[in-house]
Parts: sequence; structure tokens; C-alpha cells
Amino acid sequence: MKYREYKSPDYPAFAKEVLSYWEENHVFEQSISNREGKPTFTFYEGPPSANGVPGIHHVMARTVKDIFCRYKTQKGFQVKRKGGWDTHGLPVELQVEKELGITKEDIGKKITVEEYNRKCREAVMKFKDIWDDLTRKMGYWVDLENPYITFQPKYIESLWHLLQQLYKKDLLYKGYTIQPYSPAAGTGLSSHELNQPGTYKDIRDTSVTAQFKVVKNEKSALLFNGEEDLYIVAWTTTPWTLPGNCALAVGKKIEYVKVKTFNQYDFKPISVILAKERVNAYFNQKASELKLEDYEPGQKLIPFEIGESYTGEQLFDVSYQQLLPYVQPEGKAFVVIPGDFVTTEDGTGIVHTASLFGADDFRVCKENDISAITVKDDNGFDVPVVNKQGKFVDEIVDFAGRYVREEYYDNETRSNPDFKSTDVLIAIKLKEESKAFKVEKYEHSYPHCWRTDKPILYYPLDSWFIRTTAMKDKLVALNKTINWKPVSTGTGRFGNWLENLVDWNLSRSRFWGTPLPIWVTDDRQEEKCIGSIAELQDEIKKSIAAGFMDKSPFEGMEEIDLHRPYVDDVILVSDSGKKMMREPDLIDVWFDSGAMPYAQWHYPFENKEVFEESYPADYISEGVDQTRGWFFTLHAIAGMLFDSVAFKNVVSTGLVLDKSGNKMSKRLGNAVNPFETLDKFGPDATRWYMISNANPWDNLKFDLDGVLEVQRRFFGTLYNTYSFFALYANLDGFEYSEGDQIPLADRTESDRWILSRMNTLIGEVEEAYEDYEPTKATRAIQNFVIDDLSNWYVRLNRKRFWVGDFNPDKRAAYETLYSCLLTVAKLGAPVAPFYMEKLFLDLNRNVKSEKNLSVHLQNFPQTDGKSIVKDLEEQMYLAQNISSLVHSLRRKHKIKVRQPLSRIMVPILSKKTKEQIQAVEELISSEVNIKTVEYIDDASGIIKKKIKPNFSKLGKEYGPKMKAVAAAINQITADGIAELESKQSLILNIGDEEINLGLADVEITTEDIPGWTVASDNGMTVALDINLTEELKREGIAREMVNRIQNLRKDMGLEVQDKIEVQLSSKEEIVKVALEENRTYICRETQANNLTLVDKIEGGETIDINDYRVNVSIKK
RNA sequence: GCGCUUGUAGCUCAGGUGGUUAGAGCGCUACACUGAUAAUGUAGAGGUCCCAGGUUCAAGUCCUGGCAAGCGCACCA
Repeated sequence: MKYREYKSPDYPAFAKEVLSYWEENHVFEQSISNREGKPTFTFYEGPPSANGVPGIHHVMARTVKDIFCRYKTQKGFQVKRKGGWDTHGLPVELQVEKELGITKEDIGKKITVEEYNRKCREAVMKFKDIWDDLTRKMGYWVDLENPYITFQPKYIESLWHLLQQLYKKDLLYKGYTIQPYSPAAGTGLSSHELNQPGTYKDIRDTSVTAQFKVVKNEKSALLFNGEEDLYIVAWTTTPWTLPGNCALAVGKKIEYVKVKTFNQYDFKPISVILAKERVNAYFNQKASELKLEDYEPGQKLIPFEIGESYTGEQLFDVSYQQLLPYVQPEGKAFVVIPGDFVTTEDGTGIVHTASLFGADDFRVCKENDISAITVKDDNGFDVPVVNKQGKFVDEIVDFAGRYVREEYYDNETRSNPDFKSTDVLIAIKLKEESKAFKVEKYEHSYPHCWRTDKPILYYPLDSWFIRTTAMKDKLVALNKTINWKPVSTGTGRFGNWLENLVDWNLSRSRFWGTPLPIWVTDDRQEEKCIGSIAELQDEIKKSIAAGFMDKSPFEGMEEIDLHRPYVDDVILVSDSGKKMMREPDLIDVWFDSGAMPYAQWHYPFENKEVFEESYPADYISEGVDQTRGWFFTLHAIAGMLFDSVAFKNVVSTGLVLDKSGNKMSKRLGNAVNPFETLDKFGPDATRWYMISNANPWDNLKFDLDGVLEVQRRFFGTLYNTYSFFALYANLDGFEYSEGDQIPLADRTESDRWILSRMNTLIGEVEEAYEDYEPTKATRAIQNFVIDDLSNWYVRLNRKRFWVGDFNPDKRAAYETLYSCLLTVAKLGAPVAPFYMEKLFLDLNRNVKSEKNLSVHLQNFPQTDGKSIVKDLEEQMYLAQNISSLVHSLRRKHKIKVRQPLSRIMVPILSKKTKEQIQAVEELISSEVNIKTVEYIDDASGIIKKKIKPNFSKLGKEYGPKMKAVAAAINQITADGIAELESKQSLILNIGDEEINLGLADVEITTEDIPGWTVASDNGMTVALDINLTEELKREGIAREMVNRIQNLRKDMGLEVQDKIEVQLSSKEEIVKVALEENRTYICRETQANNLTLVDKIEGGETIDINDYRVNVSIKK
């Protein structure tokens, strides 16, 4: 059977063909089942959400995933890869709401929760088919038949188990978090909702700079210098938060100053502390000349005097009097604390901090152990001084029952001319009490509720948290054992995130997601966290027995649906017999995906063994945007519950941008359609381009021209090389057999050279894959194929394939080329799975056996150390270098390569170099068409040498004197060089010091051969003899003749193997002689049976050779 | 604002531990080659290695400080 030949390569068609071949032969399935019992290599698939269509960046991410799974399979591991779908969460819900034209508030009113969740379930798999199609077409091998799906009851049951484990370890608690809250709508807003367009609007607020009176004590002593009334001033745009003030935050490194001045409302003399940079914002420069003692109360221009300055650090722990003492805190409060968020861009450089009304405030107060200002509600729970309707509580006696924001009052109330906002009333009160330093209107942008259009409050809300902070040290330590690609993402982005970990807010007030399995009594004194379906059923039975439920809401269900609303209907009974209702929250969808190592196998309810042998993952990969997402949730759950990492190696991939480096977006129309790209260029060129162009963790500027270049340059060259092989191997009937091969020793220099290169390549590529450096692997393969194999080996050895009988030398050439191609197919298979499969199968058409079903079932090639000969590689480098020099000389003198020349001369400084060149003499001769290579050694005395210091060696030795040493060496004469070479040392005088120079301290190269045309590069010099003898001229003519006959053959459309008859005629004597002399040569080259010189030719072609005219006639 | 990444030829990218002509491919120009031919070879043009300091005999490489771009996070008192 023959090797397949193609008219021209059609890569997309190749891929389609291979794809159906895989499917017919179940190659993917076999690649796993074949490795049964072998060590496992575990890969976790991060679940995509199928409610949107995939983009080109998914091809990138999945190529990276696929490469290492395929590679490890080749290395003999069993690599199971379960696909998965992320199905819960807000994006799905919002999409459904949009489709149905409803809002969250309509759920349970216009549409039942049951119906709504049914819609979500339908919507989430909307584009599954498109995703599956992409997966197949791009050659991403993952199990699509049995994926894990996060909404399935079994999956949720595993989550419940994990949550219960956390609960039992006391890592699950209900707590406060500051969230954007809309009192008008009575609900918290997610950050997603807050990022809706139009939520931020400019509003004018009453802003107050309040005076906080410093308490004189040991801590604050350094601030006082005689004065009695010393205040710290802080600015706020939300005066309603002032009754909740519990601390003042300053910047550690900010410089603060004390300013003596007068209060502008009551004209009393005061001293205030504020940031130095903010002085100009609060004090009129025109007043700077005024003196304090000249001030008259009521005067508009208020004098001021800048006093001592302090760093923020010096202010830490200074106490102040409570500004509005309605409610007393239970613990520490009213002190100055550090705040990393404090700036001097506006305000006073000191931030009023109300722990319950700002996320930053809450955080720094917690860090500094500051108590919040709270009151007890009817149930005895601590609540803020503003209630959920947005009104002050009774304890704030002056403003009790007032909305904190004027926008919450109806328009009628607000239009009353006597109406004053609470902020204004507070400002008035402060002025009256000499606590206001400055009151003014301030316009700023503030978020509004997208449903009610009213400003939001930052407000503490109940949420369930995972106490990740309790396990922070462990998570940090475990992270250090993970191999991150790139390292910086692990230490930087992820490491820093872990260092600054806050508790994980698990609660979501939504409908479509995993319900929190916690039931609580009305008085919150008793809780139950359910960990399995069976446990829930048990509890339901108890509850029915206790009379809280008539029947289970799951009764009659074919498969229990743990979603809302059914689970909300479950009322349990507490140990003391009280009624327990479920906490209405759902859990963060990120918990869903972070739990996939366990839930994908329904652990611990099923598949315990499978789970154990595939945990933790050896490898995962996702976009860098998943650092705080999936990477974190995987890590957190594993660290907290299993005391383990969830993954050992992780590649975080960069973004895919358009070719100009802009983000791709549908709106801008610069998004690349993955299906069109795969259709047009095929998956292999697309994948290879993505991987070879830049490291996966760098952003990729995706340019279709680049894909085209990869296709042309790499795949085109590889294809050409295969075609070349197939063409001649078929003519000669070559068949590869592993056993019976020409021994290495009997092969040519170039055969052994390319095999040496090939074995070096195997090592390089293996190392790169092992190191999760796919870019290095592809670049190495690419260079080998293009430079070494095609442009050098094949080009130099072409004649061996097409000339003469099928002798051992020819067989050696076939075998060599064959094994190179086969190796390339195996090395490149992880990245270009389709084309390498095609190449592999085409090469193996003659070697049919079960084990040759697919390149992906092959073992990764092993480096044959014995075949790597450094000498050979050096030799070939010399040959390439010399050839290149001769080419450039020929060009300089305008002598075609076809014209033979008698000799080149190479100056040789060492015996080894001579031997190395001698080994490749023939290659050089034929490559540059010369007769002989001559060597000129020292003895000839005509070589001009050049000496150069060896900087890295001498530098270490002589350091500061290096410049002088270098100068001295550059001045060494030819005699000096000769002395150094003969004696192995030379004494140099540097100033008044003597230096003993050894041979290793310098680099001696040849520079010139006087009287010859020479070229030098890389320390090698070559001289070319350009004298043309008559004989050489005649030989040149013969070569030209061959060239013309070949062209004519081609024009006639003859096949390579067709034999011809040639008739020639010419008037020129030199041509006749040339043809006679080289008759055999010409016949051999042109496949001519005979060649006759005649006087005249009828109907032949007239051609010009150099300056001579020849008539030719060719017959088949 | 904080963290991370990136900055080298027109474009895409290489440039272990500092070492003296800073490279490749593409593109451009010219010439050659021609039984792999939509391939190939040779040569040329093209660089303030983002900027400024510093360390060093020596900096694209190390340090400090900037600038620009990208990503992430936080916040707007």
C-alpha cells in the first residue's frame, strides 16, 4: 500500500476526516480505557455556563487544558476528564427575567417560584449544543457524555454535605456585612445590580465638617500646647451617619498639622487638626496675613496660624469625645485609628468612621477592635441606629422616626417650604452645639437603587459566612505548595488575596441556586444544618410527627428537587420541639464550582474510590479572571475541609485581545468567531498559533494573519516534507519496519546529524511539557521542522531520494526522514491533535497494527542519548556557517551557484576544527558547488589573526582594571599572538603591574587571508577561489544544460520517472565539448536514455546558456 | 488608591546566573536558486532595548523612582 499523496493540503478537511475517524474508532475512550490500572493524572474541568455562546478565548483556554491531558496520556497516565456545567446564579436569573419581562419583585407574584426556576433550568442549557460542537471541532477531549451538572439533586446533596462539615467545624456563621441596601425596596443589592448602567447619579448633599474634641490624656499630651479646645476635624457627605460615629481614621504616613483659628459660626477660638495638604481647602489664603489677636467676632475673613505637625502614626489611639452621644457603645470606641483608604484628595484627610454604614468603616473598626453603635431591637438583637425602613430609631431622640435621606419622604412632604432634611437638621444641631467646623452643599456621584430610583444606604445585613479567616494561615501555607504558571499569579494576585482574606459571604437572596440547608427557630436559639437527603427525610418525618407539616413537599416527586420553593415548604422541629424555618438564602454559586472535586462524583454518597484516586487534581487551568473565583473556591474548600490543596499545578491563562490589543466585544464588532476561524484555518493552525505565539499566561493579540502564517510556515513546511517523502517512497516502494533498519553507524553524517537533533528535540519538548511551558515546546518543534529538517536535511539530501537504485544509502535516507516525521507527529500531537494524527496515520499506512490506531494512543518518544552527538551538531553548524559565507562571496562576485568553482580555503586554528570540517566537507562542496576544501594552518604563515579579551573570565579576575587590560589586549601584535600561542602565556604590562595572560583569557580568531576574497562571521573565515578554468566553465555549461532540460521536461508535463531522449545542437565549440564531457552526468540528472549531438534540429527549442545558443529537442 | 503583569526592529516575539557587533519570524528592498515550487537561499534597510537616576571595570539584564498599557481588587468618607 502506498503513502497517501495529496494535490494540496486542506487542513480543515483533514481535521473533519480525523474527527470522524476518532469517533468511529472511539479513540478518546480508548485513550482512557487503555490506561486502566496505570497511574492517574487528574484534571478538573472548570465548568462553563452554557447560557451564553463560546468565544475564541474559550478555544485558547481549552487548548491549554487539552495539551497537558493529551501529553500525560502519551506519558502513560490514565487521564480521566469529566466535563461539567455551571448552571446556577444571577446571570441565568437576569437572562430569564429579561426574557419574561419581569423583575425580581414579580417573582412569587406574577410568576411562581416554581415556574421561575423551571424557566431558569431550561435557559441554562440553551447553548449546550453549540458548546459541545465547539468542543468537538477544536479537538478538546473531555467527557461530554457524563458531565456533572450543578443543579442536579446529587450535586446539591454533596454541597449540603460539605456545608454541614463546615458547620460542624464551626466555620459557618451568620453575621453582618455592609451591603448596598435599598430601604425603599427593602432589599440588599448585589454588586452586579449596582453596576447596572444609570445607578450612579450626581446629587447635592449637605456635607459637614465636624469637630471632634480631643480628650486630654497621656496619649494625646503631645498634641496639647497650652490650648484647651483642641479638635480633630472630619468631613462627611452623609451627616446622618454621625450618630453612628465610633472612630476617626487617619493615614499612617500623612502629615497632619494643628491650626489655631476661630469657629466661623460661634467665633470661639479653637485649635483643629487636619492634613497639611488640606489646609488650603479650609482656610482662605487672604487671611494668612491676619493676626489671631486682631480677630473680631463676626469678621468674615478668619485668621489662622499653623502650628506643630504630626504624622498619622502619632495620632493613633488618641481619644475624642463622642460627637452625638445618643447611644453608648459597649466596648472601645472614639479613638483615632489607621485607615489604609484615607487620602488627602478631599475632606480633611481624616475620615469619620461609622462602622455599620460603610464597608471600609466596618473593616477598619473590626481590625482595630472598635465597637459599633447599636441598639437592641424587640428580640434583643443588636441593630444599627437606622432601621430597615431607613429611619432613625427611637434612641436617637432628636430625630427618631425621621428618614435619614430626604429622598425617602414623599414629594408632598418635601415640597412643604418648612421641610428640612435630616442632614440639615443635624448640621443645625452641630452648629448650635459648636461642633460644626464647616457646613456646605456638596455635589457628588452616589449609587441609586435601579428599581426605586432612590439613593441606597450602605447598611449591615445578615448573611451567612464561611469563616475563611480562621483558616487563613493554612490556606496561605498550602498555596505555597502549588505550582503556579506563572509564578507571579500564585504569589502576587492569589497570594496577596489570601493574605488579605475576609470571611466568605455565602448568602444570596435569590431563587435559582443551591439552598442553604439551615433551619432556625424563630428565636434563633436553635439551628440545624442538614447534610444529606436522607437526613432531611428523617427530619421531615419527625416534623410531621410533631404536627408541623401534613406531608413532605417532596412526596410524589420522581426525583427529589432540592430547589426552592419546595425546600422552603419544609418546616422542621427543633430538639426542644419548636418550629424551625429554613434560612431563606441561597449560597454563592462559586461554592457550587469550588465543590466540583467532590460533587462531580456525588462524594461521599457514591464513588468514594474514584474520588480518592483523583484528588487532588494534578492540573487545572482557567483564565486569570478565575483567581478570586474558581481557583479560590477550590482552594478554600479543600484547605478547610480536607487539609489539602485542590490542585497541584495550575496554569492561569491570559486574555485574548483583538490584533490591536483591544478587548474583544460584540459591541465593537472586533470579536473573532471561533467557528469561522476553525472552519477557515482548521483547529490545528488555530491552536498552534495560540500556543506558539505567546505564553498562555500573557495576553494574546489574536491576529488571523498570524494563524495564516503558522499554517503556511509550519504546517505547510511539514506537509511539504511529508509529501516529498511520500512521493519518492512510493516510487521506490519503501516500507518502514522498526526491526530491520540500517544501523546508525552506516548512515551518513547528515543522517546521524538530524537524528541527533531529533533526539535533542525530544528532550527539549519533554522538558517543556513537564514544566507546563507549551510555548517553548511548540517553538522547539517548529524550529526543528522548518530549519533543521526541511531547510537543511531535506534540501541537502534531495538527490539521495531521487537518483539511482533503491540502495542501502537511499534506504537510510528514507528511514531517517521517516523517523523524524513520526517523532514530530508524536511530539506535536498534544497541540495539533488532528494534523499530527493525520501525519501519523499516513506514515503508518504500511505498518498496520492495532497499536497504530492513533498517535494519541502512542507513548511519548524517548530520547536516545547515544544518538545525541554534540560533535555532529557542531560540525553541521560549521557547515552551515561556511556555506553561508561562500554564498555571500558568490553573491558579491556575481557567480551563480550553478557554476562550479575549484576550491575554498579555510584558515584553521585547531586540529579539532579541521577534523570537524573535514567530516562535512562533502556537504559543503555540494551545497556551494565547489571542488575542494583546503585548510590553511598556522604553518602557512598567511593567516591574519585577531585577538579579543574574554571579558567574563578576565572581568572576575581584574575587576576595576578591566578597561586597561582590554585596551592592552587589543594592542597585542601578531608576534604577541604567536608568542601567546606557542608559550601558552604572555606577560602584559598594565601601568606598573604585570599580568600573565593565558590562552583561556582571550579569544583568537582568524580575520583575513591577504590577497583573497574572504568573508568572516562567528569567528570563522572563508576564502573563495573565483578563478574559472575552461574545464570549470564547461562543467558550468553542463549544469546549465541540465537545468534547462529539467525546465523543458516540466513544461512538457512529464512525470518524474519518465525517461527521455535528448537531441542537442550548438555552433559553439565549448558547448559541444562541455556536453560530450558531461554526457553521463546530464543523462543521469535528467533521466535521459541518451543524449545526441546533432548538427541541426527540426522543431526544437532554442535556449540561451550563459552567452551561448543551444537548440534542444526532447522526446519521451 | 492598592496588587499583579507587560513595555526590545513597522508587526509578533526570543534574549539562564550582568561580559563588549542585541537576535528570529513576518513584512519591505535587491539578487539568486529551481523535479518539495503557492517552496527555498543570500544580502540590505530597519533599534535612544519606555524614561530618569543608581550599583558595577561592565546593565536590555540588578536596584530605586517615574511613565504608559492591560488585568484584578477596593473605594468614593
